[in-house]
Amino acid sequence: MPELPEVETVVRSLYADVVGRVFVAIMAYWPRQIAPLSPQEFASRLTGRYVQSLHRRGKYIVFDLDAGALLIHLKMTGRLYVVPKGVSHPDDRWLRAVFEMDDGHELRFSDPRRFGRLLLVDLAEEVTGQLGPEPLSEDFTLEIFRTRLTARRGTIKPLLLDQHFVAGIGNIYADEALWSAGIDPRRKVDTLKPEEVESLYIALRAVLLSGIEHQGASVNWYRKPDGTKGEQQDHFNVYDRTGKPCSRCGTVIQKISLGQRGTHYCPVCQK
DNA sequence: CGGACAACCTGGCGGC
DNA sequence: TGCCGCCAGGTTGTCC
Repeated sequence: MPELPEVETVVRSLYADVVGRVFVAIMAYWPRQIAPLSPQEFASRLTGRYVQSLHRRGKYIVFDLDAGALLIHLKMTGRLYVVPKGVSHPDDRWLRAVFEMDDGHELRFSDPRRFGRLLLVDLAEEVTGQLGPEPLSEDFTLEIFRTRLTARRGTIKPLLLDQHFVAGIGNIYADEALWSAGIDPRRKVDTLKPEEVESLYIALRAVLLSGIEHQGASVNWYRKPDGTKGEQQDHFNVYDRTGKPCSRCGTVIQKISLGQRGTHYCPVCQK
């Protein structure tokens, strides 16, 4: 669920609380989430580390440390929040890791489904180097998008979800961007006309920016670090709107399965 | 390279 | 009210 806008919101929210801090004690409770390191290795290597900066790459939250980098992927149900040490929080019910900091606060990672991942590496690029371009960066031009698109075959929606193709897009923003561009999610990439590629490029960036502006979409699990919901769900045109009228043409929004993913679209205005 | 599918997990919800 | 079964979705790995 957390996609680029949600992760960006989390990073912006946590920034002031963690940058400049030193981790003084670490606990990790679910070994699979920090593999291949053991909880002991994970803790010992992070203890004493200084957080130089915090940023997002794709759906990864990247902590730049004075030695190495900590990457956190929230997957579907991961949450991060900062609270004073010793103070309980409702999400502690699913607490999976705690990072005690030198100012008396704790960064906590909660994740009911335990799909999230905490990776400690020497260089962030060991992980993020596999990702496609950042869709909101200046480097990601229409021509870059067009070139990358024409190098691929297959169906457009699953391609948008491929993190090697473009980083940060998930099920929500893929559906929303395709609706905005008026493109049927089942279209084969090589049938897209040049003007459709341009529409999709514009739509992708627009829906991601809208998502950031509204601090993410809280369909069910996503929450901002302060515990409140984002507001992007109030601006959905197709996602989670099955059976409701298309805001552009009034046709009932349909839901199908495409690449094993729920896919919402308007059968009339998406061609 | 693309597509299908299982695996990883649990909470929430619809149906009975 | 309670139980059952399914769905949700990010990513990886496997197989064809």
